[in-house]
Amino acid sequence: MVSNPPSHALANTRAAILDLAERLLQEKGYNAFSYKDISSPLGIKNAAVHYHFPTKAALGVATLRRYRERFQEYILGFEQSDADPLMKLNGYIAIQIDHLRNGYRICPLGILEAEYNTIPSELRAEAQALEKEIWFWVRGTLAAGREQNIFYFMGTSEDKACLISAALQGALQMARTAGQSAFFAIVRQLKRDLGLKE
Amino acid sequence: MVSNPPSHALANTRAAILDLAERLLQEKGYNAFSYKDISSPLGIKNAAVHYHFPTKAALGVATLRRYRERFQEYILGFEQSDADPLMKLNGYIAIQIDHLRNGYRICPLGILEAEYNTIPSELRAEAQALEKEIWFWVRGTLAAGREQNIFYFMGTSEDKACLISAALQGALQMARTAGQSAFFAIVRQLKRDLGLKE
DNA sequence: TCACCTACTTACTTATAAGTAAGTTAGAGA
DNA sequence: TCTCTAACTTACTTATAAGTAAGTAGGTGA
Repeated sequence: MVSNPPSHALANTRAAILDLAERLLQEKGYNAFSYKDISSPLGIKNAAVHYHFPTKAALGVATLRRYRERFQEYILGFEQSDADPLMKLNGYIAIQIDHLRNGYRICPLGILEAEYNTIPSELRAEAQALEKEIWFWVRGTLAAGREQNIFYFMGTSEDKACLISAALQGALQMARTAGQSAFFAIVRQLKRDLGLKE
Repeated sequence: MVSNPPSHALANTRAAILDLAERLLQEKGYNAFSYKDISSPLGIKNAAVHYHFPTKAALGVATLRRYRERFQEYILGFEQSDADPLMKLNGYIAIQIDHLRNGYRICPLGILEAEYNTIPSELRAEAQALEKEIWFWVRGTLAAGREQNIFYFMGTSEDKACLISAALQGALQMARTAGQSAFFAIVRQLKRDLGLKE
């Protein structure tokens, strides 16, 4: 009924391509990686990548869409548990730390926004969607945390959510020139500015 | 004694190239602009750009160095006037607003850090230098402002300076997907978090 | 006036990019 | 067993990138 993949094929070439594309995107940017950068390490040919993703735009969109879905699953996990707003915020920060420790990767939003004027419009739409999703969730988390007297801050949770996501995006980038300590300085300060104890 | 430029040449080709390179860098990124993108609008040939800047790395370095020098002159202007820390901070923010209004440009640091793993090492060094200079000046401005009871914040001025420069860098990028209002939300919140009135 | 320099142009080279058309091969299903 | 299809490879094409070598035109200084 359900056909297994033929044994001569890579276990899951499509997933392997997406894994590599995601890494290259976060490490080098969309414009700076090529089909060869994907095919060569996987031991396949240029055209094999085109078989799975006809155009680079399609590859970029698929990569970002998967990243988004994973983010959604991640926050869904929080909603289903009884995690409090601080745990949620720490979870979001943990994603960034993971990127940092894993070869100074930056948030995909960071590169896509930096390269915004040179990427295909489908990719721009994906970036917009991811931006919105992150902002919306952070905003809700902040609002809940303030209501529960976990976070303390002036102004709207909308504005604060903008600030926090922009700061963390900038923090990962800054770490490349200023080192990891700059990233952690920013996290420290963000927490202080939420009234959290050291 | 001092020879004037020959009349058949552009008024100042070198400066015109740097102007365009700076704009392209902030709008499209280092990897996404070519010699043709420079020469064509100026009505000169590819090789003319190579005459002034033998390699793209040299062009990038010269572009960023000029940007840095302009920044230094800008802050020197503040030191020579009797501007208070709030005026200085507003001046720094005004530079970013200028970028935003001028075709959604982002801070050169933003793109160079995003493309960090793919740019020549000389350019990386320039980015590091600019990062340090900005951070140092913001840090001093924050420390002075706190002493004069103009700014109020927890933690060190070092950490706060990291946060503010990362947030503004991220804010310009975010504006590309989320609109200018996101940028101004961040500025608003940064000021609130310094204890400034609306 | 003659030699020289600056600021270019013309006309390439070499490398690499995305993308494609046609062929190949190993299994799956009838 | 035969056929069909998924997952490739081979062998291209076309475009564009950075960079260069050799030539040129106009002004400068001796």
